[in-house]
Amino acid sequence: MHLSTSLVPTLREEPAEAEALSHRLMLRAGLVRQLAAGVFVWLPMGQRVLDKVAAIIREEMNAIGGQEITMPVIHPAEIWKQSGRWDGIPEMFKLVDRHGREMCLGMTHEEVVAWLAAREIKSYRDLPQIWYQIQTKERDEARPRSGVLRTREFVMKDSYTLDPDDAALDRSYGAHERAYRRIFERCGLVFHVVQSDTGMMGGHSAHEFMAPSAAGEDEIAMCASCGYAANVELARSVPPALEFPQGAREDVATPNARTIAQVAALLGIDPRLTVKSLLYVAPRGGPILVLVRGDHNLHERKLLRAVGEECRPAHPDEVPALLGAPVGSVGPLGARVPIVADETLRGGTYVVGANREGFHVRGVKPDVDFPCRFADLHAVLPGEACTVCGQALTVERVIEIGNIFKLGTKFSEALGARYLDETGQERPIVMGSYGIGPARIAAAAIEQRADADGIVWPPSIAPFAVHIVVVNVRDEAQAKAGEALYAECREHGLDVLIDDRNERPGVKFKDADLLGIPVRVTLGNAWVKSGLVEVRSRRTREERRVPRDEIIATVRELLEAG
RNA sequence: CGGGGCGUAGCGCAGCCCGGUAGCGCACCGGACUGGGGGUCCGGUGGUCGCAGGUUCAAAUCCUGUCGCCCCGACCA
Repeated sequence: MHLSTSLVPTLREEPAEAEALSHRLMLRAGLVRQLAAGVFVWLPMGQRVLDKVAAIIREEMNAIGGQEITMPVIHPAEIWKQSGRWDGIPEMFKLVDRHGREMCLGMTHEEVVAWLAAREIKSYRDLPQIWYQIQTKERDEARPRSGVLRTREFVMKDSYTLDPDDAALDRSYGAHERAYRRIFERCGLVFHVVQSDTGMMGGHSAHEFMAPSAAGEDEIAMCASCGYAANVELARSVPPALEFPQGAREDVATPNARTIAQVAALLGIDPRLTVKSLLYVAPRGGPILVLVRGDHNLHERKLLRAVGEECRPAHPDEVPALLGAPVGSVGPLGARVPIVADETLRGGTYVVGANREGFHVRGVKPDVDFPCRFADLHAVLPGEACTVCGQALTVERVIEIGNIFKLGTKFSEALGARYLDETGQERPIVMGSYGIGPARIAAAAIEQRADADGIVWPPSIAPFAVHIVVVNVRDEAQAKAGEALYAECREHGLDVLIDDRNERPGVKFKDADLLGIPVRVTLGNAWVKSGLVEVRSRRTREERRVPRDEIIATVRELLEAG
């Protein structure tokens, strides 16, 4: 590709609307442009990266027996009504066609797969199957953010496995896990595989593939010692043991102390010896008082699992009516609402709100001084002990780049996807679903590898392998040599970009760094004077002067080194 | 949906408080010089000041409404 005639609109200045590193660099390097909130145009450089990622995905999916298909973006409402997912998903784009028929835009394709399987799979002899597609998904996200990391329209590789039973599903699931590891390794990413929440959708087991990055939206807890790794919405931990104070229950005045920090400071105690009381409201179950240790944060996803339905925090106005005291002084004693306490609190003695404005109570024992049930509710803090081996956990921010999920028979039963087994008995097909976001792979690669000058692509997904800079295109010797080298690279199967613009050298070098192509070959004075070119690694900045006939070999060597 | 911020040329911003000819840098076009890390000089092009009402002799500026975008939180099969 010739830069002089291509759409590669690099920006000298930082776009104001971009916060995340990858977002800024994708805009500045001319990979993408934003059409609307969470809706992007992919320009040639970005498209080439997506194509490279997709090629790797196809190779690895095909290697485990995946068959590529393409399912529609527009779906009839009927299949979603059959699966029970038509209502209650605010992210679903719905529309009505000219005949008044209800339709939606596909946010995932379990329904379509189950519909297809119901028609085409009849016998155990037809199983197992792995179907996949690389296709556009539409989700009306409440808050698109961080460039291409969370968008309302995005390409996803989604695959679905069809198996006769759980044991076969385990094999399909394992094959996917191994394929995913290879895909992300080949894409040059640092990543972790973690246990993840199966949500309320009735799945059995799920894992997420997480790429560490400050721009990520998730957090994972990991144990370096035993390898335990889980999304914090699921991760469990053992907090260090505490020394509890002795003494009888007594009220203490805590005027104007509303936060845990204020109460602890006023009483001169460790915040870990206090209890944070949070009033939530469940749509069906009504108000519920949630207790976590003073230094802990409630993880609402854990509360959802504990309560069985999604709860919202009570409005501050609702609190006094239910507990007799305003936010800041509420507690479990005498509360006439059900109480769920974090299991960390079991067996301890704490300071709690008195349900009387300006007062707290010392020496309170959960489940002794008030009735409650225990559940795992708090988000893991770094340094707390691994429940498996007891070593300290670390907590890391990550980008979710893939997930694998054992679905079971939910969708096959809902849409009538059944088969006849060896004995002639009809059984539901056992399904799994698996997703990868190519745009997130691209963004994660930028996040993990960029330096102060711009993107540093892994060679495997770089838009080009080689970036030829002709320092002065008006020098005929340089220009001709550049074109000749360009042709030679192509003959050797190297993806090559040539900067043949009539620009100052500084502009070209800055753009080359920004674009992040792994190997740069510079044709300039050294070429004119002594027939040498500079071959330089973007990542290490190592530069070698080599004669003409050694260029291709040197390029290959630097590409190998990543 | 809750909180905060921003909409003025392709990009980054000033002007708004205190109403009176719409500006700066970069980019872009023409010319001259220059040519190894975002050059210099000269001359240009480009704007319904997000949109709609209102106040006023006069609105980018004041008032009301509305739309869009960003960030934090909530949500996220």
